[in-house]
Amino acid sequence: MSIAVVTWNVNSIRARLDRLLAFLARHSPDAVCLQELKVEDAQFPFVELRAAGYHAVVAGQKTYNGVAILAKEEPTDVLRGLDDGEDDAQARLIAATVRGIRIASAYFPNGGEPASPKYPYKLAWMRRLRRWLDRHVDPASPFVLGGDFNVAPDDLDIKNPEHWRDSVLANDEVRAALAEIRAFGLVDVLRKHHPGEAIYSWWDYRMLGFPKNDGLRIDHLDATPALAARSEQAFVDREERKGKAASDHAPVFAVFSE
DNA sequence: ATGGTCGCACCGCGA
Repeated sequence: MSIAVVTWNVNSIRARLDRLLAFLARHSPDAVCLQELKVEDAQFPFVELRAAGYHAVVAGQKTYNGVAILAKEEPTDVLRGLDDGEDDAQARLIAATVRGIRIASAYFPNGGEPASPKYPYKLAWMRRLRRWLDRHVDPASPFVLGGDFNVAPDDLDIKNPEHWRDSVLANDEVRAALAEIRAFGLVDVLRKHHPGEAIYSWWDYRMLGFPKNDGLRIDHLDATPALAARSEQAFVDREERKGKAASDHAPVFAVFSE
């Protein structure tokens, strides 16, 4: 037996519900990290997902952000937020345990423009996430951080890297901040299985981004070495980006041996 | 690939 874990920024779970249900029926993943729910917990479609065979643990928020973990097996030990006492209403992190794997679903701040206040918030949030890992995760245990990191780690992860070089998704500073997080002891599972391959997970809705494959790889599944050693394959489901009612992000898969 | 942002909330903002 194997365990399939997915991360997917759905860009509104209500707008995406039909596609999400079809996706679950088609792939039958064991666990799914969702981001950008754009819904409060009270409006989250628990009933429809349960009917489709999935439990859900949710950290929702009105209009913006919102993260969840779906799983066929009921998740345990749910932890919401960065848990550091900061006054922060943005719902961007949830963690739970599924089939012996500790899973975190994260929606890193986008950061807007480098000169906007959203950018220092992003850098601070990333430092806070590193401290959360230090406090809550044993680097020797099976753990995976799935999410929209809003960082393309390398020029290989961008179709047109020169266009994005100074942006909040790809500049040296955010890449260094991601490196600090990964220095906790995390392995980029997609990259492990596809070294040197140009693979993207997000394409702008504007300017024919997807038809031109003008994409970036900003959605990631990062595992501790103990879990990454069990990964059998990883891939992006580009089919899910096609068609009218698609999210601008495609789901990223990792499959682990039992 | 069969088009040419989308979602939510409000008439703009965030991505």
